[in-house]
Amino acid sequence: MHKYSKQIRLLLAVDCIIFGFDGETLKILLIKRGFQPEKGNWSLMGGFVQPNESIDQAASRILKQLTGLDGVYLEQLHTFGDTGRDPIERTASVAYFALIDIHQYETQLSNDYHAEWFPLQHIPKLVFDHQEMVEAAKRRIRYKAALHPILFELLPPKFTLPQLQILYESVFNTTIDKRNFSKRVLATGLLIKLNDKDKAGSKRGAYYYQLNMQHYYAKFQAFLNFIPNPDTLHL
Amino acid sequence: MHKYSKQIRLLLAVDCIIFGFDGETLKILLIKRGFQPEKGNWSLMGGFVQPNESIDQAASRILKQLTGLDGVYLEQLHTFGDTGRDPIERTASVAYFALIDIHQYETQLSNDYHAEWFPLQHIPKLVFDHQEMVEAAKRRIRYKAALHPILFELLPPKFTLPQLQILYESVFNTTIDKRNFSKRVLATGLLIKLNDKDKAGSKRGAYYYQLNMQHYYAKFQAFLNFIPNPDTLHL
DNA sequence: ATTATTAAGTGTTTATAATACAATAAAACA
DNA sequence: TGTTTTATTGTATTATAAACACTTAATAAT
Repeated sequence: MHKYSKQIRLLLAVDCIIFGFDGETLKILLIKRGFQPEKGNWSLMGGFVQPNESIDQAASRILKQLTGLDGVYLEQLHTFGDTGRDPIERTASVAYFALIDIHQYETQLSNDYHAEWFPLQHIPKLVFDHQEMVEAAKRRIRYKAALHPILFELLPPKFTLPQLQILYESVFNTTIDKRNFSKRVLATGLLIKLNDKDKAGSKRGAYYYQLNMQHYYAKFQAFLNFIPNPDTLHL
Repeated sequence: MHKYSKQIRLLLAVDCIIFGFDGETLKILLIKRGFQPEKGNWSLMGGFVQPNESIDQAASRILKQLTGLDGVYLEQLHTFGDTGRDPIERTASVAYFALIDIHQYETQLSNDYHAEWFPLQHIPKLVFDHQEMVEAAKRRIRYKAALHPILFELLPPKFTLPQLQILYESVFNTTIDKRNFSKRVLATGLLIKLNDKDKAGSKRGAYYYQLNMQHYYAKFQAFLNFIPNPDTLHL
């Protein structure tokens, strides 16, 4: 150990920006930090990378710790490593963003962490540079969602077109013509129409859809034809 | 110091994938690793993050060390942190990719590192997980170049349309109709036509262009209209 | 001087995709 | 039975992308 002499070692942390959608607005999950410094202040869920795990594994572990969820969409966002970002000791932090189905989120687990969902428009003051991480995550989810079908990760396995549209409108903070929306989304071939309806939102009821998972993986790079598959790209 | 007890500290490195364009093919700059382990094998240029610098600063420093260049395009790519990626001691590495004007590259500096340019199609076997880093960088430069005008960073301040087209064709490994290419590129308003010509490539000579830097920064997010500005995106 | 050679530069037509826009249908409830 | 509410569906127009070939400028050769 310590064969590269004269080099500093530092702490490596992981912080997760966890997105959820409650049917109306896009939210992120924050906790009250349980130890010093900044104990009791709002923070992203995080933790230190352990000796026996990769950074990706650390992120999965931390996400499961808070939400109880496995196998959710989790993507490395950016690594933050300014010298003074943690006042106690030099720590670099790899930020990940996660998209979860908010209905599968297990409240009882998070009681230990005093977790709360906050709408993107009303994020409280956060510890360290977590504000900056959240801003980067907001930019990334918009950017990525404009090109790839990631927003389905925020919905339950069965969802309706109106639900999907509200989600897109919420993420991009805009309104979309529903005729054009359904045309474009259905034209991707990613959705399978089911026979039952969701009667919660209206008297008539809206048909449920589910993802065609084969098409989903095949078309992940080319969703909405905003961009052809970068590996076969012709200008 | 060491106030977060019981946590491991580890080494944090930076590795740079440096792209250059010689007028014909896209290349990356590799060095012969100068110390153990894997001494003498081909490697990305890298180094450890120092106590007094941020990760971004470390990347700039390492890039300048090899190329002599300041203020070049440098973007954080991904952080690699599998437990066994460095056999000597646990090291996480933040990979950056850089785009430089190959003609400004100072050969004499790199003699110390035994650096060489390799075409993307003929990358030798690399140390550790550097192969994986290069693959990620290749995907990223294509993805980003399809949406944003980053490829200009690879050209000298004055360049011709044929040069630019060859660059795009090289990056995307395709051929482009020159009438459509010039129409699209000029329609962005990013280029200023100059009065002098480059006579090197043909008898007639091709007009030089340079970037309109104001438009460049303003339109960076919306180049080619592949994607509207994500911050004002309407679907 | 004329001709040949080479790469640069330029327009139009067609096809495809995006946008704007409103009436009808289904179910529940009064 | 009518009223209310939300889901569902189509067309006309506009904008963008793609396909396609000839002319021009400069040099080199005869």
